Amino acid sequence: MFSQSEENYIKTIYHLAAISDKGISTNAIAKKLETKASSVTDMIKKLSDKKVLVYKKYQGVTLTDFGKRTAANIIRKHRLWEVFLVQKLNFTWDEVHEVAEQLEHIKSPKLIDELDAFLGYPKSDPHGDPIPDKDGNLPQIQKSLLSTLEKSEKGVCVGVNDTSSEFLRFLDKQEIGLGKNIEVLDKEPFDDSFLVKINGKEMTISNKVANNIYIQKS
Amino acid sequence: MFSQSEENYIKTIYHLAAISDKGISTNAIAKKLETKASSVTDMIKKLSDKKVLVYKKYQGVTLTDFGKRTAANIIRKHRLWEVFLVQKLNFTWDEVHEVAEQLEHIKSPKLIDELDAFLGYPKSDPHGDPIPDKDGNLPQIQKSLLSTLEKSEKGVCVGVNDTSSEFLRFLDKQEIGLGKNIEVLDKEPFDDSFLVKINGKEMTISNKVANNIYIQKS
DNA sequence: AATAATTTTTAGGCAAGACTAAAAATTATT
DNA sequence: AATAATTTTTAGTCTTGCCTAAAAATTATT
Ligand SMILES: [Mn+2]
Ligand SMILES: [Mn+2]
Ligand SMILES: [Mn+2]
Ligand SMILES: [Mn+2]
Repeated sequence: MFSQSEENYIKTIYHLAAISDKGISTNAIAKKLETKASSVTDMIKKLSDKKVLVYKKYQGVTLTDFGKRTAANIIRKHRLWEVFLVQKLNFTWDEVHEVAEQLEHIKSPKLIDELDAFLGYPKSDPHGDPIPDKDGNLPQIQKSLLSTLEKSEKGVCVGVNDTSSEFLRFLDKQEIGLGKNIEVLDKEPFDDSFLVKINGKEMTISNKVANNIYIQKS
Repeated sequence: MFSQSEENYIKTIYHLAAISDKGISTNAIAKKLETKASSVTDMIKKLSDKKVLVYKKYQGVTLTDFGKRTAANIIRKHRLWEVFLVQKLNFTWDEVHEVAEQLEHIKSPKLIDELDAFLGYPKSDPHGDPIPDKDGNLPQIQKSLLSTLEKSEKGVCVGVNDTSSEFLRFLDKQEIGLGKNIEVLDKEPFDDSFLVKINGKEMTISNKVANNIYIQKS
């Protein structure tokens, strides 16, 4: 059984490992968790003792299979709770993260499986991120950043990269969201912005925004 | 904002104060929380500093109005989560306590009110205990211990005193539960047991059991 | 009223998880 | 290759929440 703090470290390392292919550095973990490198060193020593990860001084860390399964399970809980909050309790997609961050640590063999069933076995969370199954398997959806699309390519919005409240509320304001049809009408070389048509409506989108929207091409 | 540990102390003191009318002793708290008296002394000093309770050395403690409101709010969360677990996630009344013990500490302004609405503003939890409103007001139901009823008195089962899994599963086995009609057919002076009719079925009930069932007389 | 038993508090310590400051190792730059 | 910059670790401290053992206060018993 892991403490809340340990679980937050495990989850963070898992997320960082999904991006980089090398060992995850002390500093990267510290930055994500808004803590100090020295605190991270303490914790990764402990997690190494607990066989969650492999650690050699100055070399960064790598999750073991056990560590990966543990992480996937925490993420499964986090995302199922997010679905619950949005679908049953009228939360918006920019409000759920903070609460799910707490709920993901609730320990109960029965709770999560029943919640999963109650929600109808959802495949993804309100941000389009896939929900791991009980064994930690994560269905990978084929998706591309909007910023990588060429002129006249189109598809459906299936996820976001940045899940901050600010960005999500910005998308709401622009009426951009999961399931929306998006077509690239033109790319502006000057500032790398995009002219797009979203559900019939034309608009200009900055490169920064395009870099945080995932599209499933059609 | 209170820590989980602080919240558990506050809730426990509130429950103890509901029984006794004097100040709550260090030992009573320690016993309920399965901790040591010295730990309790440490904590009540801290809670006294935080204006949750009034403490004079060797005199026991009394919750302030603020402390009572805080306690009622934790209990509100605990009981609403219990309702959720039973009504939505197929938990039985003997399974909910442990999980609710964790869920009651989740901090979210929005979460509990939405949960309350989602559940249809329930008035009591799966054990028949009343759910405090947002201001901490606790509706008091008129109820009597089955053991205090006289021969030929009758009513409806509205609550239990002992909420241990063992007792609740025993009641399930005997098909005794909330909402059941109970009539005292006879009292046996030899062992203070009760001959009762529960939803039409006659059975004998020990004094110990009768001491843990609440009846609303009719 | 004195003594015994019980309760409560104090004193001192420990583990978890954070921090700062300094040392050591690694990586980048000249 | 030597030096500078950066990253990481170590050493030492702090707070929270718990513990044991001993001292102090209260309550019960003779
Ligand atoms: Mn978390
Ligand atoms: Mn999410
Ligand atoms: Mn609790
Ligand atoms: Mn209950």
